[in-house]
Amino acid sequence: MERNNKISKKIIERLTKYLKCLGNFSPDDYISSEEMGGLLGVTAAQIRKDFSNFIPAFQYNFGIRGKGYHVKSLTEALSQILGLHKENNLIIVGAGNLGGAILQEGGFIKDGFNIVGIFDIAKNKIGKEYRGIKVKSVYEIENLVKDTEVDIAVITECNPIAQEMADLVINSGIKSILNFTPMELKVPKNVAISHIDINSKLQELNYWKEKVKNI
Amino acid sequence: MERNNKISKKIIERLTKYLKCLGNFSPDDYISSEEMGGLLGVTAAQIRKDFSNFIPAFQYNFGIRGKGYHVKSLTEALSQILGLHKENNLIIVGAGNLGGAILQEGGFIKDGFNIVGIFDIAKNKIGKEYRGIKVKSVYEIENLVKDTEVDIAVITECNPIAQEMADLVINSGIKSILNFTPMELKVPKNVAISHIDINSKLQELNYWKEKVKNI
DNA sequence: TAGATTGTTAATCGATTAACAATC
DNA sequence: TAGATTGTTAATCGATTAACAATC
Repeated sequence: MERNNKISKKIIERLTKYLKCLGNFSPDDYISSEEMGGLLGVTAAQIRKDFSNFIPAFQYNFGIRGKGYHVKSLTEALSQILGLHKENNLIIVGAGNLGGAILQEGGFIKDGFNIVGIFDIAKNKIGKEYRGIKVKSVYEIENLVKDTEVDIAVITECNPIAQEMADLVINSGIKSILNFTPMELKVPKNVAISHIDINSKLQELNYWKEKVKNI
Repeated sequence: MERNNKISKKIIERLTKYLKCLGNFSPDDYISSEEMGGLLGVTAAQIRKDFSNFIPAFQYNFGIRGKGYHVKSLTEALSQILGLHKENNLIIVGAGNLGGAILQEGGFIKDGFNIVGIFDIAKNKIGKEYRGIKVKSVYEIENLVKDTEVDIAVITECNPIAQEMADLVINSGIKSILNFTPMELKVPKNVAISHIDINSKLQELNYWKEKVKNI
């Protein structure tokens, strides 16, 4: 079956914004594309277009003409698209400061994601505890994967071994990686990867701050 | 003077990649757009086009026809564009786990950026020390700004007060913010802001991992 | 029914790529 | 000079927006 309408990264990025925005409304409210667009700085047409990409798969419309979008239904639809209707298990590779922060700072990881393990390669980190989760050796990732589905590995090791960690994770059978290190990681085509590069973001911001000076 | 060629976010994003890639070569090497493109998964044409946007401002070409780009010169040009030729001072607002991680984990913040302060609103955090920097009250940001140029504020407070922190930072005269919280922050048009939203990134990845399954 | 707002089509805009003359 | 590779122009591709018929 040919999937003809190509979903772009930008569309998916916006879906997460829409979902977040909906959190500010009561489930039984109705919201129009116009209203939501105003809140998010996006055109109403874009929102409707974005949703329309998923109507074929869903077999029913997202909104009601003349009325808008039912907050609860739309939230459910978007959650479904983003795979948040089920629990997604993730592990953290690297029990350094960043790994600990992600685990401990309550607000970062929200509904739909469960942290099921934290791993490190350094002996002095193994055995430590974060939020009731004991740090284990990275060589035990394989064992965990045997009896627990692990959806995502978050790699926070910030040194030359990030690629090794990625390889290890992939060899254990994990199919997606969130890369928090400054390194570019090579992964096979059947593994999804996303990169949060703090230093690059700072560099970008550094460019834009010069531009806004003239406003 | 009309600036006719509009620099997009995507161009700036790619410049940071090019710069990172150059780090793997000796300063006196020459690299062609073809070679670099191969390494980064970008077309050679795109690289040349990206650079060409900045030639008018620089008054000289970035490359040498028949030879390629001189690593050192190109690195300098890109650094200049991204404002990395000078030191950029930044402060961290929020001495929680994430703030501490960014400060302590060596690899995250690199050349061109200096951390000149860390601030928190919670009394029990104030006075603690990270890498020799004492945590101060957020109400002292204003004082710091009086005698030290602060280019960027990294906001890591992960709770309802993020917007207050942003307002405070902006009122002190800081013109750009890296927002690490899950909240959308409102800022005036003359303030540059960039958002790293871990949860949104996880949601996006969650979508893409389902797609790659069928590869 | 009249008013409102969706879902969709066509038009516009912007970003990427291909091609090639310029030139090292 | 011949070969290589840039910088730039024109063609293509994709993403956004405007407009409107469908319909609640």
